[in-house]
Amino acid sequence: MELASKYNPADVEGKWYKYWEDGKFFHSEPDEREPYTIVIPPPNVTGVLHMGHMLNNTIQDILVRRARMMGKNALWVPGTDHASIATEAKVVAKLAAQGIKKTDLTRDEFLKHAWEWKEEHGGIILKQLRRLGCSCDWDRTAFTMDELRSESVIKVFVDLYNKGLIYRGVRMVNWDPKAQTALSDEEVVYKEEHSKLYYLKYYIADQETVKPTGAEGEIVHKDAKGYYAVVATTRPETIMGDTAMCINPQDPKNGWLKGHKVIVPLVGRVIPVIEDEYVDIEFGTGCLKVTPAHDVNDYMLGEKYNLETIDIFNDNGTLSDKAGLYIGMDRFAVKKQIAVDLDAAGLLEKMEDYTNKVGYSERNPDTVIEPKLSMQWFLKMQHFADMALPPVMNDELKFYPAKYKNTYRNWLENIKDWCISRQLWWGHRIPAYFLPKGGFVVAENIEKAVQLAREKSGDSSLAAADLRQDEDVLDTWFSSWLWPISLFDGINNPGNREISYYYPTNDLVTGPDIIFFWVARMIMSGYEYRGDMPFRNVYFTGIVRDKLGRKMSKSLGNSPDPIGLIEKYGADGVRMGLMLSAPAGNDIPFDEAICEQGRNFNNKIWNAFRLTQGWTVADIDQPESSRLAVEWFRSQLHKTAADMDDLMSKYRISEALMAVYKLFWDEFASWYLEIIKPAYQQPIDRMTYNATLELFEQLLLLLHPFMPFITEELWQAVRERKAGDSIMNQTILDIIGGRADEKLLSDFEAAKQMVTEIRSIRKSKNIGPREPLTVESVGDNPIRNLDSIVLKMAGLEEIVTVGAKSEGVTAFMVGTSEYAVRLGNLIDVEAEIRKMQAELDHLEGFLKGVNAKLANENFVAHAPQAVIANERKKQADATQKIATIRESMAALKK
RNA sequence: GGGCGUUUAGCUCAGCUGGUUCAGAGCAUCUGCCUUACAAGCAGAGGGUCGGCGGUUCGAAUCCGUCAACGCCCACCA
Repeated sequence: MELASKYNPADVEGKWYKYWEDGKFFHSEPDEREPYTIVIPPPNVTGVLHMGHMLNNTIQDILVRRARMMGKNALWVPGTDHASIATEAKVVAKLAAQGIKKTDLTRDEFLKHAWEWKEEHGGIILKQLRRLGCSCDWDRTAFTMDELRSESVIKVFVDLYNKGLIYRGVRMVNWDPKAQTALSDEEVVYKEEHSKLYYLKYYIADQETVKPTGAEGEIVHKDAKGYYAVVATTRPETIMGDTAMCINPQDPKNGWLKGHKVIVPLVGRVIPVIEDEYVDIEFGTGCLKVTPAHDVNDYMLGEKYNLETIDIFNDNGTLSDKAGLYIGMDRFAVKKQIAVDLDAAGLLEKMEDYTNKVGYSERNPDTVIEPKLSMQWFLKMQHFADMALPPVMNDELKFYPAKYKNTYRNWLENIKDWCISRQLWWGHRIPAYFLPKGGFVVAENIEKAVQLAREKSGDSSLAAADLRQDEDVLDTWFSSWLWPISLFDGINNPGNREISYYYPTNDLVTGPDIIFFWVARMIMSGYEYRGDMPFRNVYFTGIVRDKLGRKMSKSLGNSPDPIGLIEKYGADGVRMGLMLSAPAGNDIPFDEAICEQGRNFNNKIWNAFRLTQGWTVADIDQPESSRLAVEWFRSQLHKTAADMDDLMSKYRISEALMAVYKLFWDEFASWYLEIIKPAYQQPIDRMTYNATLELFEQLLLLLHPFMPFITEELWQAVRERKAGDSIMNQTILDIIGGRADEKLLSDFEAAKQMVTEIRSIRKSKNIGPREPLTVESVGDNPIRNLDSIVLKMAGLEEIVTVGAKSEGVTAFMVGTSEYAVRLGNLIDVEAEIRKMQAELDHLEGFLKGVNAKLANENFVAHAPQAVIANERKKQADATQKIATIRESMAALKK
């Protein structure tokens, strides 16, 4: 068979993925085996794969493939999220590009466009996951807005409403004026910004009654127009909504303002001066303008002091009629204009540079959030927080890395009610129905709603047409929080076989950025609806950054195209590159160059296979060195497999990968294969050949979860397979459980060290690798049994045992054994002595340290026996070595 | 403002409850090799006073304190 010297992923990846998919290798049904389940964090239905997805899904695939090979009934359920705001924004933008305004469409018309968009773009990301090699059970592909999931969401809403956990009310919410919807607190991201602090003059309405008290620290402002107070604000455009001014009762500067009324600049409205400890005396002038409709804190003051609220903004962020001024202008235009106008009217005392935090919409990153009073639906969260906190804190449900437990606790201990309504069309419509004469009912469908409405109103003539369903939809996360349950229809059919079998799932792999949005809420719904955790472990991945440590973003253009990477390095190469640079819990500084390492490894595996294919097999005796190598590598394989198992159980995936990488490259390719490799054009004995194929196969099995494609390709090629068989279904349990001969392993390490020493001597003396050499073993040689290995690997003629070294040799030590290479006239006595002297100096220094330690009474008195014994052994070994070297030096010098 | 985390070789990181021959790995680097599996390779080599200071201890990269730098999360200072 002719094989190219380089592995070409493009030739095999598509073929094997199709084979797996057609063969239903990813499909799972409940059976008597132990289940292993992962639910995918559903990507946005209209999204495309980015590096974060690549990382996240590679990890999931590694976990699920490994579980499958460990005999579990492994299931990875894929799906997508309808991503209410993001998708609606995209549809609106697309329609706008065609000259269609959302407002010109009916709800049904708009949704038709949205579904079309979903059908068109919805499959892309799932196809891309296939390119990565993800072993998802595609037969189970779900969508947060498909029939089952929608039914579940509505059912849950009704249930929680009936339990009194959902309420409706007017509250201060985060308003996105672009999408024109409310957002939850979690959907607001605060960014630091440079802005101005405006100092505005609020003249006293009742000038004649002003009486400065003369108290110490008092600051009274007065000009030609009379007494005035100064308010520092970052938002002068909201003064039309001012309904009070507030000072701290303890503030000596402003004590004289107590009990007075002031005039809102430009507006002319007279508002009271109120007093509250909330006001920071040190900030600005200590006077706070209170705008209950447009600031969360002001809203609280308004509630407390029963202030009027004047909502001066329209939903789109322009000024409303209520503002009285600047009607119809955009809020930012007003901010500019009002500063000019205030200044012209002599009402702007000064402006200062100021840095503050401004809230932006998470999904509409250019849009500044406006705190706004509006009627919304809320979910009471305390009940859920109480259930969700303990299992995480006591490690029933484990977080990796554990540091996120703190973050989680912090959020749950300060939980606020969740605003779950969104003023959008793309999503699950809230199942509340308003009655013609006021009031509403909540029901799973219109029939039940009618029935409830009749009961509620006492009007038995009410019909469906009389009811008006709430226009709002639910927050996207109100469906995703049910994902681990709704995927198995556990909301609609709580007792069904699937949910009973697959739930709780095993591992959730996701980013820490959605710990509140999603992870915490799934835990909540899990306990509410299943009485159990949704998953046993959460693995939080890091954020993929570029090599300069910056977040990958579209605007920076620093995000590589994942599919481009796959085409360049192969899916296995990219997976490996990602995993090599992804230690658990840290951010991943991703440099495309690391995919080269992955690709190189693919080639290494490929070429090892190529080597075995070039051999002719003959029924000849097995060389001793080959016999030993097989025995040794088997042990090494079992040991590494067990190490990997331990690492994987701790989610130290990159370390597990590194272990098998080294096993293959260093142990198998560099040592094992070199030992058993027959001389040029010589046949290999059948025993070694068979053992080698078997070992190679086992290596492929261990590698498969990380590099699915090349391992399947080679596994299928290495020997005849039954039709419909796959590496995916093989077990690695016996590799992990196999016995490792520790004595052989450590002897082998000594032999390797011996070979390395000899090679090093060859190099320093300029002796070619094939020039035969003789090595003397001085006195006892503990690895005599491995001579055949050393002879072959070091290119020796023979190893002779001597009582004392000959002349014309260069010596080296392995452990406490001494060896010497016969060099004849190549020996450089001066250099030998220098080398020995250096070694001697080092050993004597070392011995001095050990002796000092042992002479220290405190050490001998306090240290454990084992440690002391160890020090004594060091002492003895070093003393012996020193003696040996001294002898050698004396011999050389004479 | 509060909380959490990080700081170990040029880079990315291991180093668990303090104690095996002066701290390890991968990559990168250097030297020599186109040795018939692989130059996307082989063989060999060099490289760190474990962020600074102080403390506990017979013994500290590891525990405590403190300072510094960086990062993340939370928070109603207009």
